[in-house]
Order: sequence, then structure tokens, then C-alpha cells
Amino acid sequence: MLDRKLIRENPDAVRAGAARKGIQAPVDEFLRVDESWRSILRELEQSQAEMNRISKSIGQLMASGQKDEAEKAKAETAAIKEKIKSLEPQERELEAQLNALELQFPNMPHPTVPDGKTPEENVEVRAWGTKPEGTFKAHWEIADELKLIDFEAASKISGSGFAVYTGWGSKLVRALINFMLDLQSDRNGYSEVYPPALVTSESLVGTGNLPKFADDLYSTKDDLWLIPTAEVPVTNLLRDEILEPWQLPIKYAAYTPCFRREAGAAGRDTRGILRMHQFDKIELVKYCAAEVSYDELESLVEDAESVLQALGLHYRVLLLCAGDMGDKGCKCYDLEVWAPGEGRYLEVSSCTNFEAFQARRANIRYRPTEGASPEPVHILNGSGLAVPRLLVALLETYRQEDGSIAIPEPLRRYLGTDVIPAPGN
RNA sequence: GGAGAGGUCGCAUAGUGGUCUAGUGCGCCGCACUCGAAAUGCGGUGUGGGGCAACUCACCGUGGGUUCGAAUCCCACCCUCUCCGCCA
Repeated sequence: MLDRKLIRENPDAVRAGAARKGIQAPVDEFLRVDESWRSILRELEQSQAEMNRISKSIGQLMASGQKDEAEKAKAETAAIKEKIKSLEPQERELEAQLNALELQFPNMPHPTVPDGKTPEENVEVRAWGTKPEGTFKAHWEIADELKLIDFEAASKISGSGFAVYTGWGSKLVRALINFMLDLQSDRNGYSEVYPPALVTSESLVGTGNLPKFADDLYSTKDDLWLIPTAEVPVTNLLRDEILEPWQLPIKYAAYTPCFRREAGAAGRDTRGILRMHQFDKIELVKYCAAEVSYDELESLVEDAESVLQALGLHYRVLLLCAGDMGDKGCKCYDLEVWAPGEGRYLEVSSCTNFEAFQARRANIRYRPTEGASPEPVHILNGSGLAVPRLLVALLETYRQEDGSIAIPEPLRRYLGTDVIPAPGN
């Protein structure tokens, strides 16, 4: 959600910002509805003020025993009451329209975001490590020979798009989750939380997933939705709160399973575990003061990178172009890990500064200085990281000639072994 | 799922139809007193919207309703707590 004042006072900038993302913002309609809403509101409030005055005087007349005068005053209220009754629904309807329109505006891209429409126009800002040389197996082959994942069982249980991790596969998932959570909390200073995986629609409106992206989500019979990422419950953790300046920045790290319908991705990445309806992810969420949010974005990216560096995996950092970064963000970096068996980079993290966009929707504010009036806080998030694609890169990168998997040092104490033994051993 | 209690201005409480534009205590801020502090006294202390402003409207869990007027009465719902049942 954008600042209403911005749309009123600078509609061209809003239009232009949306256009960079390839989206048409309903600026004219908003301005029209806004104008009529404000005019009706003014009229309604005048009537309410008049009504309050008369009611108060009736109270005083009654108290002083002037019954006749009171009755006379009562008669006066009929017309004005009628006016209120006719204005009220109009006001309510216009405000509802305005609120609905407001939710349709995309966030404005930051000036440092490059132009562009497609992923090809994203800009690589840096790379870490070196691309491993040699011949590599795809992760589904490795998983098969080491019996790490049972896809048949998964499809029997749940249909396509799911995985049953078995044996060392299951232990690896668990080890990666614990390793990443510890890293983000102990080393990078995030507070660990473990939130619900089912949330109300209000929470999803707060993060910007609803109303626009309902098709990406699983819903239930009980008006609860399965979360597509821990971003949703964690961002809503502080909904309707006013934060004091000394509390900021607030940093949360959360592990949750994530559920996505992948409705628009049918037929893509069908092999292996690159695109699942359910997967595990550590998510990082930050709340901070407006003037530091771009510094916090840089450090957020570094925190996500620290996982890949600890595991010694080659990756690159992309600055997404305006057209590829989605509705909600102002500026977004993707982390892509190299998967040698696939021969391509895989997105394992998206680190985004939403500025005040989510905070306005979720009503999360802070006082810039003690005693100052509240402003929407800036919110950022990024994966730190997604498990399945990380697992893919790990298996493909560290498979040795004999078929065993060498485990990077930091992960060993979590997995309880230096190596996943070769098949047959 | 059943029965009961309850949700009020940061916290604690009062308020069962008209000076409630919500009282009191604590906390917090300012001022006075003081060499300074404590104590004391006085004043102030929420959020959102509209308006250039004066000002005004809304908000006592949420949404409806009754009334000239609702924190207060009526209806529905949500949440919390206690007990019972069931259960990982």
C-alpha cells in the first residue's frame, strides 16, 4: 500500500513507478473516488457535529426539567437524522472502494533499480567462489542412488509436487534447517521464532499476498490459509503495534514449511525437487527505521550469503530489474546458487526492501524519535535459505567419484557424519 | 464440543442510557518548591481521518440494531481465562 498523500499529490510519479514494473495502477479511478469520498465525508461530519450538539442540548434540557423544550429539540433531529442515514452508506461504500483500490497499487521501485522486463535484464552485482569443474550428476540421480528421496511414495500419498525424504535425505533436511537457524540467530543476531503455518486472510493482506495472489495459495474450509513462506506469519507478528525507536531494528529468523500451488508453473521444473508444493525454508524478517532500510537490505543479503559461504557453494547475487521484482518490493536481490548437475544457477533467496508498503497494510508503525508521531516502519525480508534447492547444490557439488557425498565442515556436527557413504557401503 | 467468567486510554481499575469530549491510581513529560534530590503540589500525557486553519468526526474486542442520545440496552461473531469432555 502506498501513502495516500503520495497518490493525491504526485499521481504521475505513481503511474510512472508502476509502469516500470509493467503494471497499470488505477490512479485516475483512485483520484476520482478519493475526491467524492472526501466531499461526502465532510458533509457527513458536519451533520454528525450538528446532531451531537442537539443531543447534548436535549440532555441538558431534560436535566433541568424543561421537558417541552426537549421535545421540541427532538423534533428538530428528524431531518438531520435522515440526512445522516442517507450519507452514511454512501460514505461507507466510497471508503470501501477506496480501500480496495488502494490495495491494487504496486510498490514503487527504488531509483537504483535497473529498468527491464524479463529475468535476462537482471544485473549480476557479484559472485562468490568458483564454478566447480568436471562432470556432475543431477540431484535426482544422486538422490536415487543414495536413496535420499522417494518420489513414488510421495505421489502415492499426496500427488505430484511432493517429496518423501528418506534416510540420509531426511537427516540432511533436518541438519540444514538446524544449521541455518543457528547461523542466523547465533552469528547474525536474529531472534528465532517458530510461527503457525496456517494464517488468517488478514495476515495475507498484510504482506500483500491477498487479495491479488489468491491463486498461488492453498486455502482451507476454515477461512485459514497455508503459508507460502514464513514471511507471512512473521511479518504479522507485530501487526497493529507502535514500536519505540530504541527497539529497532528488530530481526527475526523463522523456520517453517511453505506451501505453494505453483498454479502458473505447471510443467516447469518437474524433475527432482526444484519446485515443490511443500518445502522447507528459513526466512529472515527485519523491521527498521526508514533512513537505514537500504543499509539493512545490504546486510540482509550478506546474512543470506553467509549460509552459502559457510557451505562453500558457488553463487551469484542479482539485482532484479523493475519488471522482474514483483508487486510488493522497492528493491530486490536474488541469490542464485550454482547447481553443477543442472548446469545452471538456482534461486535460493530473494532479499527485498518493501519500505513502508507492508507496514501500511499490516499497520506496523514506529516513532522516528521518542514522543514523535508514528510512521509506518520499513520492513525487509529474505530467505536464509530455501532448503530443497540448497540441498540440490550441495549434493551435486559435493558428490565424489565413488558416489559418496562429502559434507562441508560446518554441517558435520548437525548431520553427525563427515560423509554420506557411497551406495552399497 | 459443553458450562461459566471476562475483553475499557502504556499498565491496573471505575463506569448498567445524557457535564463520559471515559473517572481514579501507577507510569511518563513539563513546571513549582529545593543547593541538589526525594517527597509534595499544579498542569499535561492515545490512535486514525477530514480541513489552509479555527476546528471537527470516528474509535471502550468486531460487526449490526434500538434511541434525539450507547462503554452502558438488544442480536451475531471473535478472542482470552477457568472447569468438563476428547485428543497428539
